[in-house]
Amino acid sequence: MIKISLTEENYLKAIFFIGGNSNQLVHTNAIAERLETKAATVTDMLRKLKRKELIKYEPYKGTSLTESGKAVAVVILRKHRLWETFLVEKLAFGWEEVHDIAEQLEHIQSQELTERLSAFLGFPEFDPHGDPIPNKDGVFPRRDNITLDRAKPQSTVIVQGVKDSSTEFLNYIAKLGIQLGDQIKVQSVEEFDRSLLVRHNNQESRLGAEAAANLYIKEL
Amino acid sequence: MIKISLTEENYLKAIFFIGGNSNQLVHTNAIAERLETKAATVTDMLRKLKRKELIKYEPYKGTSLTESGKAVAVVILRKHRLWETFLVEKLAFGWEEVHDIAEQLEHIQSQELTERLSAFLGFPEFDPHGDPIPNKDGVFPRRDNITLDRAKPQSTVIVQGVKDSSTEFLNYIAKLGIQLGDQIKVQSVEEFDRSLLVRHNNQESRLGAEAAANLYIKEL
DNA sequence: ATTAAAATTTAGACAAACCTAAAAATCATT
DNA sequence: AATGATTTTTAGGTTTGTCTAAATTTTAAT
Repeated sequence: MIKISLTEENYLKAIFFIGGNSNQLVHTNAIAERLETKAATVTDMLRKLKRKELIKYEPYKGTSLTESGKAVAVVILRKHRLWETFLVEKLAFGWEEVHDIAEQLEHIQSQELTERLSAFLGFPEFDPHGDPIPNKDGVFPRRDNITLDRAKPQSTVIVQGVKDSSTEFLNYIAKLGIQLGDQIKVQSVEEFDRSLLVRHNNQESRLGAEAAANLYIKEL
Repeated sequence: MIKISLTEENYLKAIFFIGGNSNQLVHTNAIAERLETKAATVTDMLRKLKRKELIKYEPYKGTSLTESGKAVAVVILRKHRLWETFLVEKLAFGWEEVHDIAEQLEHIQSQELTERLSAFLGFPEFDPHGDPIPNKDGVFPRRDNITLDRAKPQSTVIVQGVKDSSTEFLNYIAKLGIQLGDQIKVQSVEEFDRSLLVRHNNQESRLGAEAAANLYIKEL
C-alpha cells in the first residue's frame, strides 16, 4: 500500500474533476488554476505522481489518471459527498455551507469509517447537491439527466439536483425557497424567452430558462 | 486570528496531556517520547510556539502552555472526545477502535461543526471512555472520582469511565464483558489482596484490585 | 514558414518539520 | 566541589511542497 499525502490527494481530485470520468487529457495550467497554485509547482507534482504511477504524464502534452489514480480520486469524491450528506441531513447545515468542511473531512483515512458512515446515512446515492455518490467499488449511480427547462407544461416534478453548484446559483434558488426534494408544478412556458411560470410552496413565480436548465428534476 | 498548523496542534495537545490541567512544567524529552520524535525536533518547535506566544519556554528549564495555548489544546481535546462519542454512539464502533480516527477528526477546523456535533450528540459531558468533555468555554464537567476498589461491599454501582485507557486494559475489561454504563454489584472484598467478587450480567467473577482501581464508578 | 504569444518546464530558493552528531548545560553522586 | 551521566540545545542536512525567474516547447497568426 503506497502512501499518498493530503496534497497529492488534492491533485488527483483536481485532475479527476477537470478530466471528468472519461479521463480526458488535463493541462498543467488548468490544474494550477483550480488549486490556486503556480504551473511550476504543478509540474513538480506531476513528475512525482507519475513516479508513483498514479497518472500518465508526458511533458508539454498533459496528464490523465491511471486506473489506480482514478480509484484514489473516486474514493475521495465518495467521502466528500458522504460527509456533505451527513452535514446537511444530520447536522442541519445548509447545503451551501458544507463544502469547505467536507473538503477537510474527505481526507480522513479509514475505510471502515467511510462504510459505516454510508450505512448510517442509509446508503445514499446522491448528495445534498444532487450529485451522484460513487459506491465503494467506485461505480456511480445513474440518474435521469432531465433538467427543469425540458419539463412538460402542467407536469409536476421533484428537484433532484443542481448542474451549476456555484455559490451564486445556490444563493439564487435558496432565495426562491427551492430545496432538494421540493415539488414544482410547471404552469406554462413563455414562448418568447422560454421562461417558466411555476407553482412551488403554494406560490407562483417566474423562472428564467437558464436557471431552469441548471435544475435536475424527476418527473412525477 | 493566528494560524496553527496540524503539527503545532499536536505539540500543544501533548504538552497539555503531560502537564495536566494544572499546567506543570513539561520537559523536552517527555514531549519527544509522546510524539515519537527526537528531542532536537521538539526544541525547534518549542522556539516556534514561543514566538507565537502559545507556550512559555526557557531553554533547559522546560515549557508550559500560556492561556491561549491551553485554550487551543482544550478545543482539540473537546473535538477529539466529541468525535469519539459520535463514532461509538452513532456509528457503532467499539470504544477501543476509535482513537486513531478521532486523532484525525480532532483537527477539522470549524467551530460551527463542533457545536452542531455536540448538539447532535445531546451535549454529552463524558466520552465513551468516561473522560470528561470540556464545554465550548473550555470548562471540564466535574465527576465523582470514585473508583471501583473503593466501593462498599454489597453496593451496586454503574461503570462511568476508565482511568487507564491503554489498549491492554480496554481489551481486558472487554473480555470480561464490562462496558460503560453497566451495573456491577460488589459481593465481597477479599482481605488478603483486596480483590473483588462481583456480580455482573448475572455472572460472578473476581476482579483484581488494580483493575478495580482503574474503573470510575457511580454508586447507586 | 516565420515569428510572436502562450504554455510548460527547468533552475535555484525558501519554509516547515524532521533527522544525526556534536556541543553545552544541568543533574546527581561521591 | 568535582566529575560523570543525562538532558537539552546547536549546527548542519533532508524531504515536501511551495515560489520566482529564466529557458524551452508548443500554438497561433500573419
